[in-house]
Amino acid sequence: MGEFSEQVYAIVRTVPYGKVATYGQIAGLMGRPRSGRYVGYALRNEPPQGTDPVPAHRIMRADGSLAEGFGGGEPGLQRRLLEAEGVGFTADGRVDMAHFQWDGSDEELPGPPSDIDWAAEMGEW
DNA sequence: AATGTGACCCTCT
DNA sequence: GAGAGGGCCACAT
Repeated sequence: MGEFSEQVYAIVRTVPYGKVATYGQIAGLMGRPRSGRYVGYALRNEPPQGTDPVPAHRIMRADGSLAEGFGGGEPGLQRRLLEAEGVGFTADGRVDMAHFQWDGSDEELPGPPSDIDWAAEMGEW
C-alpha cells in the first residue's frame, strides 16, 4: 500500500460524524487538488476496515452524488449509512452539500454516535 | 455554458 | 514485467 493511500485514510478518518466530504476536498487537503480520482481508487480498493476503519461512505462527488461502486455493488448501502447519521438528501437523490459538507474543522457534531455500526456494515462486502 | 483533455497513484490482468 | 484503466476534478478550449 502506498503513501498516497495512507494519507487518504488519515484524512478521511478526520471527517466527523454527520458530515461529508468530496473526493476533491480530500485531494486538496493532501496538496494534490487534481488527484481526486485516486482518492476514490484508494477508498474503493483497500479500506482497512477491520483494524482501523475508514468512513468511506462520507466521501462523495463534488455535486453530492454518491459513487456507484460503493459497497461492492449493494445499491443503497452508502445512502443508508449516511441517513443513519442524519445526513439529508435532496429530492434528486444527492446529498445536501450546502448543509452537510465538512468545513474542515475536526469537531464532532453533537448527538449520539452512529446508531448503526458502519464499519461492520462495510466489512461485509 | 458545455465539452475535451490532462493529471494524479495504485491494482489487476 | 508491462499496460490499461479506475468511486473525479480543474483547467483550457
